[in-house]
Amino acid sequence: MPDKPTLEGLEAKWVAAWARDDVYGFDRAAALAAPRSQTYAIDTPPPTASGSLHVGHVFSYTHTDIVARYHRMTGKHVFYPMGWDDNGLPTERRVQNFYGVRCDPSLPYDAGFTPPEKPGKDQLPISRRNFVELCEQLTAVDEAEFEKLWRQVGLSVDWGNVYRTISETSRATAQRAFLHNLARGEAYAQEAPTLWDVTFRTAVAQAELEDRERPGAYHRVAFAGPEGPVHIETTRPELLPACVALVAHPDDERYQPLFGQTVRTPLFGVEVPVVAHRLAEKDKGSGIAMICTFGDLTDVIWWRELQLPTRAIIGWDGRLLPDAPDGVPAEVYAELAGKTVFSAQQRIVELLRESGDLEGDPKPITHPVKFFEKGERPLEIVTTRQWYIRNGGRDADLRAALVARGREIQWVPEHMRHRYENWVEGLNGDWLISRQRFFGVPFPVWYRLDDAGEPVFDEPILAPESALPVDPSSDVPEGFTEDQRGVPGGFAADPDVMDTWATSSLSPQVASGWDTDPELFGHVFPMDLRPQAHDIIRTWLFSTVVRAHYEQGQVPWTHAAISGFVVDPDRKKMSKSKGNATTPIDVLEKYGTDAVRWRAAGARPGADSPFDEVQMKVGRRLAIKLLNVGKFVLGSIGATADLVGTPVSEPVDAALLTRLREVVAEATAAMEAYNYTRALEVTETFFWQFCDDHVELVKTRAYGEDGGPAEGATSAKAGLATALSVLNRLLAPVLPFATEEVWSWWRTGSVHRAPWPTVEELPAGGDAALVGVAAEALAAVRKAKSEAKVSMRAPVESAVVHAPADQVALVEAVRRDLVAAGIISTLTVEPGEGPLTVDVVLAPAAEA
RNA sequence: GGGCGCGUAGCUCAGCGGUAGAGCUCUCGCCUUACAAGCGAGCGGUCGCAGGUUCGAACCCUGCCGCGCCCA
Repeated sequence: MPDKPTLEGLEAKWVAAWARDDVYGFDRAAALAAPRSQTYAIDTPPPTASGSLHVGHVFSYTHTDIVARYHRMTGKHVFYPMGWDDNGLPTERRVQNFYGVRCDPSLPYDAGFTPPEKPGKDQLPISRRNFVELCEQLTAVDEAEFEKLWRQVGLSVDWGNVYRTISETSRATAQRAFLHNLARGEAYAQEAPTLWDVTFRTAVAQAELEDRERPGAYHRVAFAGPEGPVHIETTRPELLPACVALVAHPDDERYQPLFGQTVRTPLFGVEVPVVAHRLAEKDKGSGIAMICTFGDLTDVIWWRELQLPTRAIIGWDGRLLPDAPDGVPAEVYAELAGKTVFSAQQRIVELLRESGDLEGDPKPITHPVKFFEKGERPLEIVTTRQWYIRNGGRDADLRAALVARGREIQWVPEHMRHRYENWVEGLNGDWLISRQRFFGVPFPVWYRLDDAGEPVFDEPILAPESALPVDPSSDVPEGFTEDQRGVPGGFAADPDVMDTWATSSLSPQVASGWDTDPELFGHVFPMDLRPQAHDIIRTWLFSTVVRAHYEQGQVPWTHAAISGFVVDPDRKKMSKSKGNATTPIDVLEKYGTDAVRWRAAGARPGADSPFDEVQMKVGRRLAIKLLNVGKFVLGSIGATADLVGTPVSEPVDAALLTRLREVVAEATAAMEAYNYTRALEVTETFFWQFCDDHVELVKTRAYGEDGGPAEGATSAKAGLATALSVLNRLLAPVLPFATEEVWSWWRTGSVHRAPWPTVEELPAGGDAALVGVAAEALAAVRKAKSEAKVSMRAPVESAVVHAPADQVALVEAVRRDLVAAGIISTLTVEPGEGPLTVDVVLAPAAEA
C-alpha cells in the first residue's frame, strides 16, 4: 500500500496486469459445460475503423462494459468480443484522402506499387486490388489505435476474440448468408429505379437517406392542351425531356375534362397523356404535375402504378445522357446532352423563356430534398440492376412478422421500441444491399456471357458454399477458365459489393462462430445484449433482426440497450463532422479513466447527456476517496481480510451492515434492470455516508482509544472491513482501476473476478434506522461547532439530545461513538417533541 | 403533418399519489493522528402553463406552450 495513494499510473499498471493474467478471457470450455444461463453474450458494436472515436463513444462503450463487469462478477461466463467495421465507403474515403489515390477497376494490379508519401494534387488512379490492399493496411493501423484507447478506457472485452467486417470469416459469413437468402427467395436482383448518389456513383438504401432543406423554385410552365395551355409548376424544369405524363387528383374538377386526353410538352413537342392518381396534390402548385422518369420517389410510384413509359435522361455521373430518350426529338435535346443537372436547368429555363412557355418569374421556395447521409449532392434516381433483401417494405405480412420480432426483444429503455416499430411500419421498399464500390464483400456470383457478350442475368452462377469466401473478380466459376473472363460465351463477375450493413447485420453470427464454431454458436446465440446508440436502430439493429429472422428464425438477442448521445452545451450531438467532438484521450489523461467512466455511468440508458468537464472532477474525487478510505481502514485502523464477515457486537456496526444489505439489494436490482445509473447512485450515496459518518463515528473506538470494552474495537474493524469489501465490489464495474488498486492491498485475485456482493453475506440483525439517527445526532453536534466557527475537534462540555420517544434507545445505542466523535464530556438523552435536536454547550477553552 | 421523449434549485439530474431531493456552483467556517485534490455548515424551487380526477397531485387525465430526436 502506497503512503500517498494516487490515481496516476493506475491505468498503465492494471491494463498490463489484466492482459498478463487474462482476467477477461472467455473460457469457452467452461461456458459450454455450464447451462446457457451462466453465459452472458454481448453483441458489441464494431466501431468504424476509419472514423475517429470521441467522448460519446467512450460513454456508450463504458455503459456496456459496466453491464459486462456486473455479469462477470455474478459468476457468468461473459462473452464479450470486439469488432472493427473496416469494410465500406468510409474506409475508401479515408484511403483516398490519406494516400491521394482513387480506385480504377480497369487498371491491372501493380505488385510493386507503393503509395505516394504525401497525397498529390490529383488523385492517382490505381487498380482495385492495389486499392483494397491500401484499405487493409490503413485499417490495420487504425484498429491498433482503437484497441489502445479501449484498453485505456478499461473495457473488459476479450481481446482474444476480435473480428473485422472485412476479414475472411466475415466475408464467408456474409456470402453464405446471402446465398441462403437467395436460395430461399429472400434476396433477389432487379433492374429498377434506384436512389443514386452521383458523387460516389453508387445506389443507396432507404435507411441511408436524410431530408435536407434546400432552396428551390417553382417554375410555372405551359403545356399545350387541346383547349389552350395547361400550366404545371415544377422545381425541376430540366426534367422536361423526361416527362411521360401529367397527373392530377381524380377528384380535381379543374382537370377532370383533361383526363384521357393528351397534351404536348413545350420545347420538345412530345405528346403525353393526362392521368389521374390519388397521390397528386390538389393544393400544391397548380394541382397538376408532370411525371418524369425520374424526379422523385412519387414519380416512381406513378410510373409503376400507371404503367407509363420510361424516358431516362440522367446518367450515373449526374449528367444528362448523350442520347435523347425514345420519342424525344434529338435536335432539341442535343444541346442539353452531357450537361450537369444544374446547368441543364439553367439552359432549359432560358429556352422556356424564349419560347414564351415559362410564365412569370420562378417562385423561390425551400423544400426537403433527399440526400445520402454521407453525401453532398442531391440524390438522383437512375434505373440500375441491384440486389435486394426483402425486409417487409413490399410485404405487409413480413412487416408484421418483423414488428413481432421487435416485441420479443426487451428494450432498454422501453420507449426505444417505438423507434423500431415506426421505422418498420414506414418502410416503402426492400433493402437495397448492393453498392457500386470496391472495398466490401463481393457478391459470390458470376454471369454467363451470351454470344453478344451480354450477361445472362436470369441464370446467375453461384459460388459453392465450400469455396467461400470468393472474389468473383479474381476467382473463376466452375466449368470456366480465366481466359474466358469478359469474352462472349465466357463469363463475368458481378461487379458490386455488399453494403457494410449487409455484413455488420451479421455481427452476432460472425462474433459467435456461426461459420467457424457451430458448438459455440449454438451456446451463445441468441445473445443476451445488443448495446448501441439510437441513431442506428433503423440500420444496424433492424437489419440484424432481419438476418436472424431469416437465418435462425429467432431474434438475435434478448435485450437491446440503447445509449444516448453525448451532446455539446447547445444540445447538439457530438460528432467530428460538426467540429464539436471532444477527443477522449485528453480527458482520460486529465481526469483519469475512472472519473470519465463515473460520468458515463451517470448517463441513463437512452438519455442524451451534455459533456461537462466539471462533472469529471466529481468522479475523480470519488475514486480518490476510495483510495484514501481504503488506505485508512486497512492501514491506520488496521482492518484485515480475515475480519470480513466476522460478527460485530456494537449496534452501530450491525446497523451499518444491515443498512448495507438494503443498498446491495437495490443496486443489484438496478443492475439486473440495466439501470447502472441507479445502482451507482445508491452505492455512491451510501459510500459517502460511510466515509463521512460511520468512519468518523467509529474510528476512535477502532483505535481502542475510547476507553470502552475492547470487543468494541474488533467489532468496529470487522464492520469496516466487511463494508469496505462490499463497497469495493459494488463500485468495481464503474471504477475498475481504483477498486482493483484497493482490492490488491488486502485481497487476492482481481476484484473483477470477485463475487458480486449479496444480501446473504451481510448480517440482518442490526437496526438500519440507527444509521440515520446516528448521522442526525452527529450532524447536530457538527452544526453547533460550525456555527460557533470552531474546529470539529473542539471539546463539548455538555450535549443534550432531544429525541422522539421511539429514537431514544437508538441514540443510547450510539452513545459510545457519539461521545468519542463529538468529544463530548456529558451526554444526556431526553425524549422530546418533534425532530431530533441537540443542545450543545462547548467547553470554555474552545470558545473564542 | 405523424410518432417518441423531455420541461423540478443558477447548472446536471433523481423523485412519478402522502411533509419538495442529490451532486455541482455559490456563501460562511474548520489543518480533524485517510484524504485541504479534504471536512463541516448554510443560501437556493409557487416541480412549464391552464383545467380536471382525488381527502391529498411534480407524480394520474385533458388541453395548451417550449425544447430535442425519429419519421413523412
